[in-house]
Amino acid sequence: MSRRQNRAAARRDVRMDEELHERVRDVIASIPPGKVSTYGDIAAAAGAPSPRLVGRILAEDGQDVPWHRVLRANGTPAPHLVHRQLELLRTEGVLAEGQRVDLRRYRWQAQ
DNA sequence: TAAGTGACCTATA
DNA sequence: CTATAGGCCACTT
Repeated sequence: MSRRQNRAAARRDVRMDEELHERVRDVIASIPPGKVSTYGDIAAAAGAPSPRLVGRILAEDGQDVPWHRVLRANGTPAPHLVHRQLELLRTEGVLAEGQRVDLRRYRWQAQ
């Protein structure tokens, strides 16, 4: 077993999996309508080890949370969701220029 | 053990 | 704007 896999296994064994999963969904659920956040911000706020985990969690269990309010760091949605996501955001008053949302204006942060 | 694959990020050219 | 490059973590082959 590699060093990396060792660290990962150790972290998982500390019941991190479910708690993290839950924290990530809580953070996403706390994003108010009309605002958006990024995978990186969510990861930081929820204490996730990396933004990839956030995307992974949403992929497997994103139906109960406002997943459409989560964008990539450059303000664009994940490629396979673009149209659906931007349309949902539009109904909340979040407008996009092309495929990009202006994060300076719509980004939400805990502060 | 190694390599591939994501709802990712930052830096650089 | 696009394209690489390197880093990241969990999971699958």
